[in-house]
Amino acid sequence: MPLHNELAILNGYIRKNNLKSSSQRGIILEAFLSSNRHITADELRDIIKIENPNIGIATIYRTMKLLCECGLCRELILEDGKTRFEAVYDHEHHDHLICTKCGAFVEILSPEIEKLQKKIARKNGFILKSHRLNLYGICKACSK
Amino acid sequence: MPLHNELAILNGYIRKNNLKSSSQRGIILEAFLSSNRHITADELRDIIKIENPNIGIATIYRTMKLLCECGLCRELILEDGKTRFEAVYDHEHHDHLICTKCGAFVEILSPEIEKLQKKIARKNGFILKSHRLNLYGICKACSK
DNA sequence: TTGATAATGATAACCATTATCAAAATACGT
DNA sequence: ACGTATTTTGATAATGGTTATCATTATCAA
Ligand SMILES: [Zn+2]
Ligand SMILES: [Zn+2]
Ligand SMILES: [Zn+2]
Ligand SMILES: [Zn+2]
Repeated sequence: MPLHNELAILNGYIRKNNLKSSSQRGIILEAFLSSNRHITADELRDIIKIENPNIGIATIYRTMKLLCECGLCRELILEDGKTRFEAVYDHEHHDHLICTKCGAFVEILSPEIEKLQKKIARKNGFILKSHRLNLYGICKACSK
Repeated sequence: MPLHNELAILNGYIRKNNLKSSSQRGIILEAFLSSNRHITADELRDIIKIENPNIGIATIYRTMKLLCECGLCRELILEDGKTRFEAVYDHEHHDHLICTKCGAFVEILSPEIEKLQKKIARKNGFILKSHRLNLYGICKACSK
């Protein structure tokens, strides 16, 4: 059932916007969700290639963009020049703690930090629209 | 005198590492410092081109990298795929509040947030090495 | 001055992502 | 089911920022 809700959202978005459904979109959505991580387009292609070697990288990019539009996915841009995609459905907002050795991602959330951010923006006359907080460090396993 | 100290640092680094000095490096350093902002390599080239049209973009990239190595400069990677360079000498650590309409940069610093970041990292068994916090919003001038 | 080495500039290469476009798939009214 | 308009796809070219290459030039110590 985890896929079921997301598929309904995707199909709803397709219907509402007079788009057309395709098998590729379902395959990509499933591969993305079951990967269960912050994945790049290239990594996703490698997974999909095993069972569907004929799905092109352009379609993967297009579909991930579509998933972002219908609120199933979010782009995560770090400092390595690659865009990662993460599932958003049933996920609260969060920031990231990333191990620079093994690449592990930990999702973090600090209501205090979130509150302080708003305060700082207000103090500077800004209307805060979004923010990105990335913490980089060495995880427990890697520091042994 | 502002340039004087930075030039001394650059020349010290060059001497210590058995590199060779060049007029280009001095020109690029001065243009960078006097621009006084978070500047891209391309923007810097446009400024330099006026008086030194023969300095190539590759040399600008190489020199900015060198300035980062000797602690005069820091790379700032936002989400638009361009690297910005900002002066570090005599600048405390800070994060950024950026207007998504006009591109204005405001340097911010919250000791509370910095402290909370360390706490979160520790709680997750990480040794915190660095962090990036970017706040995006609409500045006062742009929201009128 | 010479010789060794580093720096430069032009440009090719790189790499992730996006655009292009002909062919295939889809949806819908008949 | 058929025809047709429209969307999607996949291969590949193009893009844009950055880095690598390499022949030439500049620097510097002996
Ligand atoms: Zn947050
Ligand atoms: Zn996440
Ligand atoms: Zn900070
Ligand atoms: Zn700054």
